[in-house]
Amino acid sequence: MTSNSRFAVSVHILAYLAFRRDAAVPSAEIASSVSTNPVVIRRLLSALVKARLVTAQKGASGGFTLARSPEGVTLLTIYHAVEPKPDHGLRRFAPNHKCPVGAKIESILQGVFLKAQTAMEAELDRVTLAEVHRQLHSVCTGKK
Amino acid sequence: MTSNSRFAVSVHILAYLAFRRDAAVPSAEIASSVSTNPVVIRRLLSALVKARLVTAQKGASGGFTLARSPEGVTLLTIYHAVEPKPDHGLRRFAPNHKCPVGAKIESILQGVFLKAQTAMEAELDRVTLAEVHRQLHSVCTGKK
DNA sequence: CGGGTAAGTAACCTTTTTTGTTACATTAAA
DNA sequence: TTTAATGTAACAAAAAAGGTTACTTACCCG
Repeated sequence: MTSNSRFAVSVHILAYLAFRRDAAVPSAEIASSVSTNPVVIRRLLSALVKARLVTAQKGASGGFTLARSPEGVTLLTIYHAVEPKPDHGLRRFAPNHKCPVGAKIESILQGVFLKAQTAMEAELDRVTLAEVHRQLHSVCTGKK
Repeated sequence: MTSNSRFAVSVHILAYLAFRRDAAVPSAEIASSVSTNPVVIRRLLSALVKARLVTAQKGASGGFTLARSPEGVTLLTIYHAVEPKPDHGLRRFAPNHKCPVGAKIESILQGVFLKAQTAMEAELDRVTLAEVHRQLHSVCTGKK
């Protein structure tokens, strides 16, 4: 998937905003839920705002608000918003091109990784933010 | 997928051994193809030996040899041999459990990540080492 | 208006992860 | 018995990720 927790935290953020759909939520409040620094949250939200998933409001009584219906937002959308280049597993891989194997293995692996990545993304695309929201409620209320 | 290049390098190693199926190959030779230090290669090979994918031979004219037919080895086997715990994306994710969202989001994400990971692994399982080997040759010989 | 609150962001620091290196014991062929 | 290999521990270096401070900008509310 991804080594860093940007994606996980981003889903958390959006789930939180879905949970507090009524009001504008300041980064400090989200940071408390995520257990991190507000700046970390704002940095991720910056990407989410650019992707039009969230709107930001400066100033007193400002904060962040969901820009779309949770039904229309899949986790893949979120993934793409915050994880621009999934070079996973090949970033620090630079074989010796003078060797017949080293010369070609890289592009072969790229092909394999692309297929694997695509399969993974298809799964992410099957889960909506609304579904995550629903699962949150099923716990909070005890319902199933 | 994975952040480190252990898997990519491991496939490279095994592809190299398939390429030189005849002889025992020393780690230094593989290291040259991968462009890294022999110790790095031996560390990965240590895991591959434990997984019975490779046999090692100490001493002069020793080295490493494929232990199985490339047809019977899928990339998923290799993946599991060298990447024991795929906690991807949740390692450094420890939300505040006092918050209703923070309390539950982690297990929800675990479920999602598991599905995504499983889909990815299914793709890796569809590719054999023999297929990688074939693709290597198709380049070296100019055939398609 | 003007004070207070919050986003936006740059710069920097700390920690963790990953990779590379040295060193040396062990093994076995030639 | 010399030489070439693996096996590993210990350490060093580099890269990535995350956290913190500081400050600017924006703008609601009284």
